[in-house]
Amino acid sequence: MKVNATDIGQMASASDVIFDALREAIARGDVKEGQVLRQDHIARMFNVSRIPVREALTRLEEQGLVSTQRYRGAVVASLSIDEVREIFEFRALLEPEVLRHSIARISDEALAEAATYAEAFGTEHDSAKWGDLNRQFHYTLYREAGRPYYLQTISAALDRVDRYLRAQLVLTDGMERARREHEGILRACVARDADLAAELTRAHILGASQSLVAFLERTRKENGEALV
Amino acid sequence: MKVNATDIGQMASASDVIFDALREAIARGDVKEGQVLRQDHIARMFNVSRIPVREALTRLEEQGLVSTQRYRGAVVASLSIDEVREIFEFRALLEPEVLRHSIARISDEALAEAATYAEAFGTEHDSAKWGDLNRQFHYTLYREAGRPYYLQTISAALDRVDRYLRAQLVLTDGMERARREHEGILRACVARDADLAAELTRAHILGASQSLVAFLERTRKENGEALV
DNA sequence: ATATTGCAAATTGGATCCAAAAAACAGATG
DNA sequence: CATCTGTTTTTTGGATCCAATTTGCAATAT
Repeated sequence: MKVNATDIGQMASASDVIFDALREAIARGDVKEGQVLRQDHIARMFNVSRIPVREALTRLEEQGLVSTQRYRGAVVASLSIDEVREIFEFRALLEPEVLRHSIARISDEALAEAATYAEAFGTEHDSAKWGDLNRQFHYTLYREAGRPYYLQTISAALDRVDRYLRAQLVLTDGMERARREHEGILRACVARDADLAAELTRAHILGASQSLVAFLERTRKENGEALV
Repeated sequence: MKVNATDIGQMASASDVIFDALREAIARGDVKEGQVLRQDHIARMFNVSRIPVREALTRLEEQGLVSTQRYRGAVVASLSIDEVREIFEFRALLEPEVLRHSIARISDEALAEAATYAEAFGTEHDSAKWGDLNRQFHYTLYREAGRPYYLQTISAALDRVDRYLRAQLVLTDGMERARREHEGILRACVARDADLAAELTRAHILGASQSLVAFLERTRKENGEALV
């Protein structure tokens, strides 16, 4: 039998759809930190009852993207500068390691795909898309590491800091520098130089962290509170 | 005003209680992998409706401890040997790093506490308690690293492999070896030798991994399926 | 004016109810 | 006997309803 079968058992439930939508909105910064997420409001947006919304919010809290107080609702979690620094340090430990394993077995196709993302990242004028392209570039390089657990963990960490990362690209000199560093990483990957690629990735992440932390320290001193 | 105030806003909801109970039961191996978790059954056990149970199961799935198929319920997740290996490798990357940071600032009290756990671990005859003591020993050493995100991640990883770790202690020569290695790690910590302590921790984890993977390969070949 | 108290509105956590899907079963058919 | 088919039972996902708690506000007292 030859039909285009899709596994219906894996189809997304209402809760899945809402969870994904909210996660993306929070990661991208479309809903600001500190904002309260009203169950009823979200339920009406998706035309469902509050039950699947609550499930989605529960999952978001488990991921650390929102924090909840009993009877008070969920608010988009905000990160202290220390937390931002820690998560970047965490990424700087994991990502080079994954890239190292990936390079051993990465296909030419994946390298070409990464190259197109790096290229698009460099030429894209709409700053709102930089974050996605940046993420896709790195993810393409990591994908074939054969380390699904690492990838999941990295992805969760990225979700937590994504909106800061985007701010760093847009609001500082981050963009131009990231473009250069991506090229370097890609070259090292093409040359299958795992040590160099790993070290460049590490520096890439830690450099972004430094620039971002400096930026946050400046703006938070002025504004008292977070704005991202 | 001087009353023994507890933050009622942080009090555990029904869903919290159920989540914690199930998480521990799964991590400790009290419910076997592959076992289906019926919402109604659990609800009756805790004398609640299925709603908070479903929330708990959702959170467990988010943590990877159960896997769900739509309309088919939640099953305690089982790990392939590759996944076990990956998670141990992951721990072997993170934990030495955390210990390194912790040693810089660890108090004598914490060291003494860790020593009592190591001692208790060595003398405890009830093998069911080894897993807890082992975990407490390491956690006490990591606690003051000032890296809450790392600790959370490590804890989640441990939850995933805890029952295998326990099996490794009980079903192989793991216990005696772990006792020795704990002593070595503790000595290095007392001497504030971060490099040595980190390296010993790394070897400790990778050694346990090797022994465990060998054990799993033997037993799974015989039994076809997982039994832990 | 400021702080305090009492009450109404809003919001959440949980219980109950219902529809959709899967699993178990029984009878029919080869 | 094995297999297929239709039906019943079980179980889940979601909607609706209710009680507990917080929040906003007005009235009162200081």
